[in-house]
Amino acid sequence: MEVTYAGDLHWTYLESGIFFPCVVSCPGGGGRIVNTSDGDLGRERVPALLAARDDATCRVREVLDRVGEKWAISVIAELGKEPRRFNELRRAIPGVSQRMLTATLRGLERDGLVTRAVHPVVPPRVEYELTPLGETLLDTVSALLGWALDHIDDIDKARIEYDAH
Amino acid sequence: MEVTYAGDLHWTYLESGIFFPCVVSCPGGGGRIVNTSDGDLGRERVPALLAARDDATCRVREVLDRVGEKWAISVIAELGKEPRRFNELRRAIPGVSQRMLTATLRGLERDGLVTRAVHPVVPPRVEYELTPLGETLLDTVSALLGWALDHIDDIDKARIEYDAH
DNA sequence: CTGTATCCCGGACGATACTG
DNA sequence: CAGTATCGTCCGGGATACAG
Repeated sequence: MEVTYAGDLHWTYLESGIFFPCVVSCPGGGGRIVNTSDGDLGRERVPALLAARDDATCRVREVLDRVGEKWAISVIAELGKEPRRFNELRRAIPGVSQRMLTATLRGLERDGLVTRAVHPVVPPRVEYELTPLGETLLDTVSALLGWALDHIDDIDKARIEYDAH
Repeated sequence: MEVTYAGDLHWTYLESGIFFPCVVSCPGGGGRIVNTSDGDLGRERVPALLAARDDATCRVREVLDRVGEKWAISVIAELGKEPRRFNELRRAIPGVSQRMLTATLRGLERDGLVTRAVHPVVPPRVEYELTPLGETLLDTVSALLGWALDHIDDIDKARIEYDAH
């Protein structure tokens, strides 16, 4: 059985005495490997988003990172229901620390997703609200959350099976 | 001017001599703050997703975490174009280390989003492919990426303005 | 009430070396 | 080729203390 290879192949000599690529008896009785030259006949499901690693692509990461932030989604979801004050948010989102809530809100504000309105009274009254831009993100993220809810059972099942080897 | 307050209020005595809540002259001439008892008249944009912090809600985090993983989206996007071998993926995703690519693929495989097919030949040939479940995630995530691409300029503008104070 | 300022830890990630 | 193993770094984020 002969093995041919496509692509930039690196030849390596292994301690075990194996020299790659080489001809070896094939346990599975596997067939011949031929030129796998993969022409660009992709399904083109992703609109050249991550295909081309250009500027825009890298900046997309920032959005993903924001969504990935531990508390951002919860905050957006809460504000999606109605404008909230700082400690209202804190109470509405179990487990969030003051530090992280502040940081998350600052980040969202910086990105133009949330507005922060300070009312000059004592005690201070600060209201947070979703901007129109923030609301569009809420819609999009809701779709992702919907997917998650729809397929969590599938994922759980897959994990159990995988972990069982 | 009198200030009334709703909610579980904690009284604090500050070093500066201020006692909260208290009556103070208000720079902005701000008005009276009345009972803010927020009845549950939310806009109900998020379908009780993060509203109720139940089991499912917590598990949604896992999906978000996976999406937030630094390389998961890139891998899914690549595999969304066509099945790939390990080092093909590595070359297609600039910057990813062998370690992280392996870890990412294992995670996706465990979640049932990617299949790993080992061909028993020498040298080893391992092909990764999106499962049907993985393809549905690709669709959903593409929507999010689309949002990102559509609004990156808005976000950049907001950041510049914010940073300028 | 609505925040800063510090300290500190664990986990994510990269670099490097090694293996079948 | 397709991985594991090990180590070191960095930083997200929790705990706590303090302030206007």
